[in-house]
Parts: sequence; C-alpha cells; structure tokens
Amino acid sequence: MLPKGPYNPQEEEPKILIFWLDNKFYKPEYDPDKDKVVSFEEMLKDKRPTFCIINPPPNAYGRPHLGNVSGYAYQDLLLRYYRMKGYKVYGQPGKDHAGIQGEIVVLREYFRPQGKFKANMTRDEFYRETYEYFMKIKEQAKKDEQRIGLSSDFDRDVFTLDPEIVDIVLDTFIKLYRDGYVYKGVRIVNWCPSCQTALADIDTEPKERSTDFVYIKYPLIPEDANIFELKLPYADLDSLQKNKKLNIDLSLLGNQKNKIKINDFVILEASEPEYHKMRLPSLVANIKEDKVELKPLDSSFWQAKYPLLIGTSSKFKQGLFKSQLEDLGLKIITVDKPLEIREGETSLIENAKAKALAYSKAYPNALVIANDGGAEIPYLGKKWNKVLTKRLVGGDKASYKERAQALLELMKDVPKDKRTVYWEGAYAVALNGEILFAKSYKEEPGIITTKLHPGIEKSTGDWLGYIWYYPQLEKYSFELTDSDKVKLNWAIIQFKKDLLAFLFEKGIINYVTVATTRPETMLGDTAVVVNPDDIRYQALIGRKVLLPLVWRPIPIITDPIVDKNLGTGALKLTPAHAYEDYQIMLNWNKNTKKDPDAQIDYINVIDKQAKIVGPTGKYFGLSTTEAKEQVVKDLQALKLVSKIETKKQFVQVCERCKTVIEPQMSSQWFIDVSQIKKPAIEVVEKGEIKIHPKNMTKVYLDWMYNLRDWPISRSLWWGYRFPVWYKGKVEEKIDENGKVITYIDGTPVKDFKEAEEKGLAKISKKSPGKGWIQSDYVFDTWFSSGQWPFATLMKFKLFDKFYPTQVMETGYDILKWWVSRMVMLGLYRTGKIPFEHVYLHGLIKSFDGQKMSKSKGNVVYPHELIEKYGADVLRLFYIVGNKAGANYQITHDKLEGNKRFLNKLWNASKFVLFNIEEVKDKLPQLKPQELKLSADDKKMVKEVDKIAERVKKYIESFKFGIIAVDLRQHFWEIFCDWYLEIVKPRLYTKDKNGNPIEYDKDDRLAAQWTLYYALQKYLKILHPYIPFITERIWQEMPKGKGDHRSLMFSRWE
RNA sequence: GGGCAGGUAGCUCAGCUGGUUAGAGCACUCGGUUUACAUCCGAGAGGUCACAGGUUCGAGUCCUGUCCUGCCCACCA
Repeated sequence: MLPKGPYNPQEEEPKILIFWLDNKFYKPEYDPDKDKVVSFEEMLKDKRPTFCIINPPPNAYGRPHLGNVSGYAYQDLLLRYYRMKGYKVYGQPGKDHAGIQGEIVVLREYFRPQGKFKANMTRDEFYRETYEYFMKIKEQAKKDEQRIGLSSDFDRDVFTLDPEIVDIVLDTFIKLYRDGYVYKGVRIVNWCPSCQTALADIDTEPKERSTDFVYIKYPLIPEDANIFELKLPYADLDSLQKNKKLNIDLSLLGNQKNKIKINDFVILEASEPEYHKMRLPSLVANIKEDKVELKPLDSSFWQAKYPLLIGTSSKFKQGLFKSQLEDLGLKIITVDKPLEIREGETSLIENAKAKALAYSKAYPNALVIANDGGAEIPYLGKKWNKVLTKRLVGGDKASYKERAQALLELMKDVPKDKRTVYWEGAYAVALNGEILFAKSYKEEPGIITTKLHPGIEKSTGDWLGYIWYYPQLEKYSFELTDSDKVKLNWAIIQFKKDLLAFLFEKGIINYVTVATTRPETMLGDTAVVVNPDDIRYQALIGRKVLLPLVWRPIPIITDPIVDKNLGTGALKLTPAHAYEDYQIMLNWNKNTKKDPDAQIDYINVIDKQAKIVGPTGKYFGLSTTEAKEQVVKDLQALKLVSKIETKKQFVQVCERCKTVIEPQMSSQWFIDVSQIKKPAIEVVEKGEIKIHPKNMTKVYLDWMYNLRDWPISRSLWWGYRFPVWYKGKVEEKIDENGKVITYIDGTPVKDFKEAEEKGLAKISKKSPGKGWIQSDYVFDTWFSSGQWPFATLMKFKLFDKFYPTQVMETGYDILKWWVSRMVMLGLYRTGKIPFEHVYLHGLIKSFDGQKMSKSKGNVVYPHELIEKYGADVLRLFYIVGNKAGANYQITHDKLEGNKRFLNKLWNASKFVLFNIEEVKDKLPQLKPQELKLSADDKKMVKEVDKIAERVKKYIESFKFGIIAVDLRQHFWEIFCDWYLEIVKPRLYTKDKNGNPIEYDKDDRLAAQWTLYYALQKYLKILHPYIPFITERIWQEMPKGKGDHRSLMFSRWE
C-alpha cells in the first residue's frame, strides 16, 4: 500500500534511486529477461537493437548547473523511453577536465590556500595533484546526475584525462599529422608581458580606457614612379641627410640602371653595425653618365597642386565644405550663375547633360557634375505605379511637357488618398567637353522622410556612381552602376555621407591618412586597407604608400571588414600586433593566392618583453610606451600627423594581472580543416545527421562553410600535452626582419617538418630517449572533447556495439564549438557519423526573466530545487511545454503546478489501488472481451491507448515537451475528473456510514479492470518524464505479461 | 555591421505542411464538493494573433516592408 498523506518526494525518491542503483539496472549488461547482470560477452551478443546517448560531460570540479541538468532530463527521457521499447540502451556519463577554466579554478581554490602557485611547483607535481583532486571532487557531479534520475551506466563514468582516453586522443593527433592535416605555423596570440605567457581569449577581459587617436598621413607613391631600393654604408646616408644631396654610382642599380629616370624614387637603406637600419626616401634629381644625384624628400613634395572640382549645387556656392576641401590642398571653383536650361522640349537628363557640357567647356580640366531635378510626380502605391510606368511611354526620354501631361491624366484615376508625390531628377558628369555618364533618378515618395533610399547603401558593390541630390533634404548621396561599362580615372571623395566630390586622381590625393590608437605599431605595418566599396579610395587600390619613419613601400589593399565611417576609412595593417589585422592579412592572402606578388606578410616589431625589435631603425630596443611618444614626435616633425583626437576604447587586459595584452606572433599548432570538414558538411546537408530544431542546421552549416584552420595548441598545464618531443630547449626569437624563428637547442629551424628531418623533433607518445624534452603545449579542450563519443566507447570496447550513437543532446550554445568538432573528428577517425540526431535544448532564464549569471546574482542551482520539490518536479519543469532550441523561464508557479500534478497522480493511484485491492492479483490475467465492460470503460481504454500512441509519435520525433502538456491534461481531465468520478458508484460496497450495500459483482470487476488497465498504461507513458513517482507506484501495482519488477524495463505495449 | 529566433489572454508559453468559433497552465470571477486529492470539481470572463501592404475562396500560419525584444558572431584600427 502507498503511504497515507500527500506525496513526499524527499521520502520516496531516494528509496527508488537506491532500488535502481543496487540492481544495476543502468548497465547494458543488465538483462531484463533474466533479471540479472550478465557477462560482457553475453551482453555483446544480445540481439536487441541498440540505443545509445553520450551524456555531455559537465566540468568535474563543479556541480552540474541548471542547464546541464536540463540536458539530463531530456537524455534520460529518451533513454527510458527506448529502454521500455525493448532496445538495448546505453548512456555514457563522463566528467570534463575543463582546460583553462579547470586550471584557474584549481589554482584558486585548491593550490592557493596551500600557498602553492605555478611558479613554485613543477609541472608534474601540478598535474598529479590536480588529477587526484579532480578524481575526488567529480563524485559530487556524479551524485547530482544520479539524483535527477539519469539512467546511464555510472560504473563507466569516465574522466576526459583518463589515460586510455588520452591515448586515443593522441592517436588522432598523430594520424592527423601523418595525413598532413596538422602543421605548425606562426599565428597571432594574446601575450601577457607580465605573466610571460600566451593567453586564450577567455583569459582576457576588456577594459575601457581613453587614448589618443592619431591621424597619420602616409604619402602616396605616384603611379608612374619607379622605386629602387639601395643598400648603402651608414655614413653615406648620414651625409645625404645633412647635405640634402648625394651622388651615388649608377652601377649600384645593377641591371635596372637603364630604367631609372628623373623623379623616380630611391629608397636608401643603411645598416649600422649593431643591426639598426635607417631608410630614407629620395628623389632622382639628376642623371649623369655614371652618377645619380639624389635629393631627400620632404613632406612639401606631397602637397597638392591644382584644383579640379566644380560643383553646380548651392552647397558649393555657399562655400560649405570649403575647409574640408582646402584641407586636402584643393581650391574650389564656384559658379556664380548656374545655367538654367529648363522646360522647353528638353527632358531632365538632357538638361543635366547640357549643363555639364557647358561647364566643362569653361573649365577644360575639371570634372563637372551637373544636376537637374525638381519634377514632381505622383506616387500611387504599388498597383498604380505599374500603371504609371506603362503609360509613361518613353520614360526618361519623355519631355517635361509630355510627362506632366501623362501624369495629370493618370491622377484622375487614382484614389485621392493615394495621390502622393515624389521627386525626380537627373545627373550628368562631363570631362573635357565630353559626357561621361548621365542618369535620371526617381525617388522619395510624398513628403520626403529623413531616410535615404535603401538602395544606396545596398548597392555599394562598384565604384562608379551617380550623384543624387535631394533638394528637400539638402543632402547628396550616390548610386553606383555597372562600372565595367565606363572606366574613369578618378576617385570620389565623400564627406560624412553628405558631400560627394569627384576628384582627379593625379596630384590630388597624395596622402592616405590612417587613424590609429597605437602609432608605435606602424613600424610593423605591411599594408593599408580600405573597404573595397569605398569610392574615395577606388583609384588607389593596388597603389603603394611610403610608410613614414621606416620608409618602406606598402600596398593599399581591400577588405570588406573595414568600416568606411570610422577614422578615415583607411586602416593601417599591422598583422603581427592586432588580431583583426592578422585576419585581414589571412583573408587577403587567401584571395590573392594566385598572385604571389600581391601577398602581404607580417613584421613583428614587439617582443615578449614589450620592447621594439625587428627592422625598426632607431626605435629598436625602446619600450612600447617610449616608442609611441617618439614615433608621434617624429611624425609631427615631418608634418605627417594631421590631428590627434581622444577616443574611448576597450583594450584586452590579462584577467589575472590586469596588464594590457600585447598581441604578437608566435608559433602554434594548427589543424588544416579544409579537407576534413567536407564530410562533416555533407552528412548534415544530406540529412544523415539531423539537427533539432531544424533552423539550427543553417547555423551549423554557415559555421562549417566558413571554418578556418583550427589552432589547437594552448600554453597551459592542465590538459593533454602534445606528443611532440624536441632534442633540447626550444626558443622563439624575432629576427632582424621581424620574423619569428624557432631555435631548437640553438639551431634555427624554418618549420616543424624541417626540425623532424634534421632529427631535432619527433612525434611520439613516449619519450624518444634521454635529453628529449616534451612540448609545453596542451590541446585545445575542444580537440579532445570533439572525440568524446568514440573515445569513450573505444575505451570500454563498446564501440562496435553502440557506435554510431543515436542522439547527441546538448545546449544550442555549443553547437558550433562542440557538435561541429565531434562530427568532424568522428568522421575523420572512424569514417562514421558519431550520432544520428542532435537535439539542442534552450537556455533557462531565471525567476526574474533574465539570463542567469553570477554577476546578476540570479543563478538557481538544481539541487536547491530538488531538495524542495524533488527530481520529478524539476524534470517536468524542464520538459513540459518546451521545445527544442527555445529558451524558457523558471517560475514558482510552474514548479508548484508540477508538484500538484504529482500529488494528483499519487492520490489517484492510491484510490485505484485501494479499490482493486482484493482482486489485484488476477486483474492482469483478465481479458477485456470476457468482461462486462460498460461504454464508459471502453471509452476509457480507448482514450488511454490513444494518448499512448500520440506520446509515442511525439517522443520519436523529439517533440516530447509539447505532448507532455496533453498527457498531463489527459490524465487529469479524462482519467481523474471524468472516469474516476463516474466509476465511483460502481465501486462502492458500503454507504457513507459503513453499511454494506448491494452491487453488481461483474460490473464492479469491469470497472476495477479498467482502472488497473488505465493506470498501468499511464504509469508507463509517464515513466520517462517522472521516473521516481511512477516507479514507486509501480511497486504496488499487479504485474502482467511484459511487466518487470521495475517499471524501467516494463514494456510500453 | 552580419546572422538567428521571437512579438498570440494580466503572466509563462503552445498552435506541425494555410481550413470550423485561436488554445493550455497560473492568476481572476461565480457556484458546488469533501468515502483519492493541506483540496478538488463545474461554469465564466479575458485576444484587432506587433504594424502596414500583398497572395488566396480562406492567413496567427505564406510573401514583402516597417517597428520592437532577445541571442549569437564580428568589430571599435
């Protein structure tokens, strides 16, 4: 009998848990038919179809949080469902060492109280102690998993750093290396100059500071100028600077000497004995027979020479933008009396053309932009606009009069409220008396809103365009066109989106101004980057600028990531010391693979002590702070600083010591994913792996399509150490060209392959012998956890039996990080998909509706809720009404409601059990057709069978949360409120006062059987949702065919 | 800036490939019951399905645009 009173989960749930654990129901070796644990071999031979879920391993050092536990509810629901369906079920639990996070936590919470730090420990000591500590502490996480009812095989609970797992993971690395998918390359890393270590992004934190934003002018090298580079004795350079003149021998130019002409550039480079380099740009002033006279350049050389702009708009006339233009060294010609060619038989576009031609005649060297506009035409909505277009035969070519006529006619047919008005205008651009292009535009319905036409922003794919002048807005903008039809040799300057001016290239733009918060890194600049759609710089793409101070020609390249509106829209590229610059370099080099000359490189100018190194001349050896001051000072002396602003900026600082991170180049290990990602994309595209919810498939595929080579090495102690050995000490140094060079035992090596060939390095799991030193790097956590599905199953020799697994259930937030890697590495290592379905659950919002976070103080721990409500209530909260990928909020109402449901189930069961007590044992053997079932009984049976069928359908399509609402309601309303109430009179054998009453025995038995049948069915379909209470009630229920002493193994049908 | 999701009752959310009168839980109002139910049952009220167009015999559902919210990614040179 069930105990009296309301259901008490704190009392009942632990008993059930012990019942399950003691009987080892969770083990795959448990055979329900024999009701015992059979041998491993016997289990392997079992013919039942398999169903396997690998439980995502939580961090070993902490207790699983509300999110982890939600996962277990879903995983366990599936495990239990398929177990009851007769599958051979296996759940693989595990605990994660959690890489960097694990290391931080153990240092803080375990070692620091003992006065131990990485500085006063050996690596082995640290690893051993941490391992032991984790082994101990991970038991708590395991208990939490069991408490929620997760029916996985806890005898096979495994740690990610388990030696056998490590072995399998390292084998994968070695296989990747042998197959040529692993390489060691130089890459930018977060370097903490104080801790002297590379840091993962997660170990850095943003800090706001205010800093100087320096605008530096990089002189543009004229297109037709040759550039020669010459190495000279230092003394010669010195004399050049002093005397402003130098004669050098033509023969120094070698076979290029015939090319040189006056006004060419010669960049002179001289080295001091101690490695400092001095570079100075000079102009060829005079060529004698065997000598060249060189003149050093000063900044005045780059000044602009002549104006070339004419605008016809009122803004020019008013002298607006004057200062900006003059800042560029331009003079502006304004036209006092603009031509008025209007009306008559001329169309807008003809007007514009006529204007442009007239002006260009007057100013033969000017590029003329002429506009004409102001025609008002009605806007009629979509439908009417079509009519309008049709009636306006001739379109642009129609004259004003024709147009006005047609519009007036049309207006009559248009409903009044739709008669709004838009503007029409035209543009023409002329040069040397010739029209370059012309176009009319129609835009802005009605009273013009404050917005520009959306097409303007969208169509910035080309550089040629049309000016649009919005009279009512007093604004200019432009529209771009197909540029391959018209090729012009000029650029367009745009000020703050408002003014557009077309400028001749030659002699006008003679600087490219870049803005930077880190002027000292310009010493390592290798390019200037502009947005490919930025019309201002179109004519400059592919040209070169001369990097001041170090006087190195660097190219102007493009990348869409560059923000046109930030700073000057031109970005100085220092790939060695800015993460984003580094990415731009990679992209650029990838896109210009076929053209080796276009490739750009890095120059590392800051070393691990934050000192200036590399080819930096007089700045060599300065600290970054000193260098910054000096560089700005020197640039100002050259008049190459146009302005300095103060800017608020976020910098990354070291999480531990708060030192500003100094990004720089360092040698790291990579996986070349270009090949191995292909099958991982294919299996998802083909639907061999299905992702729930479906829309996450796109997220996965987008991520995979764009996946770049994966850096897998980390400078940590806690993790899988690389199976890489060096014969001697490994050092990294920056050479005089700013390149990172690795030295093994003093010998410089180009790359790892070379080191291996020279016998200085080896890939091996064990030490190759005395004197060999193992690499300091450990693997990125995702490299190991990406192998979790097959590594765990291989360890337990269950691979053949259970791989591929059926479901991977995890939070959608790690789809990209974890799921993608499991698919990729699983396919690579085993040739098979790791799982058939990916079910992604949503995140849980706290009681206040916000995302849980420690800083907000709204974190809810699952064990708190379990203590108060029990595991079943929490499981219902996770499941009921929720769907894949959707976030949901925890509320007390939901928890209370679930508690009430359990109580209802408990009481209804008590009622049923009490009323079937004396016929309990024979009920399962009775056949419905032999019973005197009433219409209500039959209806009840039908109803419960129906809901069971629906639940089955929904669970198998991963919609168990949605159907749970119906199931709960079904039990409550159909079984409790309806059937139980109407069946009562048929069950009573006594009246209110306890006196016996007459009753029909057969009818009563029919009712009793129906009660029994419905309840056992409900218990079964409810079991995957609320295993504890259903199992507890099951213990009191009579058992029939297909029933097991544990509800867990009783068959659904 | 790019991407994804969402906007439905007072609150938290369902509503699959378009199809009667748009649903559930909680909260609310009224009535009843206490031989399973520190309760439960019955009844009721409450919605321009964000907004504007469109497709259709028919739109919460499909298309276009707009607004708002949340999340993810990137970036702040």
